[in-house]
Amino acid sequence: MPTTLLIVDDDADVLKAAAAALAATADRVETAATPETLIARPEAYDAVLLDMNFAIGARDGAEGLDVLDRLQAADPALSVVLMTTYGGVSLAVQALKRGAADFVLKPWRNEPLAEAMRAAMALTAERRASGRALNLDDLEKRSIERAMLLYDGNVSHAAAALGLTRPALYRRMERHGL
Amino acid sequence: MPTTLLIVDDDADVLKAAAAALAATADRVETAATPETLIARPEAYDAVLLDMNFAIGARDGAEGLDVLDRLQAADPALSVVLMTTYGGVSLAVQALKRGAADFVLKPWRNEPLAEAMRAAMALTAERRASGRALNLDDLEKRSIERAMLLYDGNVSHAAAALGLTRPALYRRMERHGL
DNA sequence: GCCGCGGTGTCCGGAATCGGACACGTGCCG
DNA sequence: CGGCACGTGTCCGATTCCGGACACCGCGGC
Repeated sequence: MPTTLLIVDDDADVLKAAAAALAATADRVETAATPETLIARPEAYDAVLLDMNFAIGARDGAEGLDVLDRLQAADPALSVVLMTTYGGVSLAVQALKRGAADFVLKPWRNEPLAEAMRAAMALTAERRASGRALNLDDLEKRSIERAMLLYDGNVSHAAAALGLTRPALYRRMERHGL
Repeated sequence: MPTTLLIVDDDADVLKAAAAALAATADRVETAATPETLIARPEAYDAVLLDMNFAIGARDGAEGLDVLDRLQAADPALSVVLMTTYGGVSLAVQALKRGAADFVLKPWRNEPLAEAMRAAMALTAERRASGRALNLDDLEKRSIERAMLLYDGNVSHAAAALGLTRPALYRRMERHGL
């Protein structure tokens, strides 16, 4: 599956530089001057690098946070990396608490940026996979594995925690190949 | 259930000030000069306010991150708020990405700090509640609710996504009282 | 109109699951 | 040692759950 990155910034030079820096990180790198295309089709991308300030002179990042919120609503699995020039600690904290995958300052160094985007794409992939897996069977398997780990191998306790009887747990473990 | 906060800092004055600021936020507020008691009994607390620098002169926050990691391993549900004087954006980003609930700079303002700790306690409570619920029955119920929301009420599609047949979904919904 | 399509809600015989019970192993304490 | 608490692994009759099938409904299109 080809991977696609989107970079959103109102400064054409920034777009160009970022696209160049990330060209080798994903199969496709798109750029946009506004978040509109992004909000319309968030599922088309594997990760987004998003500038926080669009209005001229804006520097409090409110717009970036707003776009972030709307993206989360539209596609909770998509990882968003925020970037800004005027970033303070409190802005970074807000961004991450609101669900940004990472936060980078302009100007950036290319290698760490690429690394961050790689991590973001991986996170998106993971979340999309586990989101699709609201498959009950699969979910049951994971829970059983967690429970067995948590009670390190003690079948009786794990069964109790999972809310079923010990024979039932044996059966289900076998069914899942554990 | 009485709520308990722990504040960890190597500076006695900081401990005193923070304890005073948070006295009204939780039922009990404990203080400690080192993270040791914390690592030994993380489940005794509902949230932790943790200084990032213990070695004299240390200011890169590595110790705080290290303690954070160990805490996550010991009790993943416990919310940790990190604080530091020498914090830069990158340190804040690292802290949050590693799972800190929030990140505050010294000196702090009392009201936002109290608010942050309240939020952290709420988060801990939530995570503890849903952590206990590795109960399969309960988990199945939540998944079904999610699926029904996602396919807004379409039973057939929801059933397909959950990996079971439509009659089966009807039965389980009834069993869960939905 | 009327057919096809995609949806809902329900039925029932056969198959799978349930859980109490059993046999057994192991470590601990009086 | 004997008792006992706690664990595992397995058996089997009763119970439950499964899912294909059926009847029905509302809607768009020829």
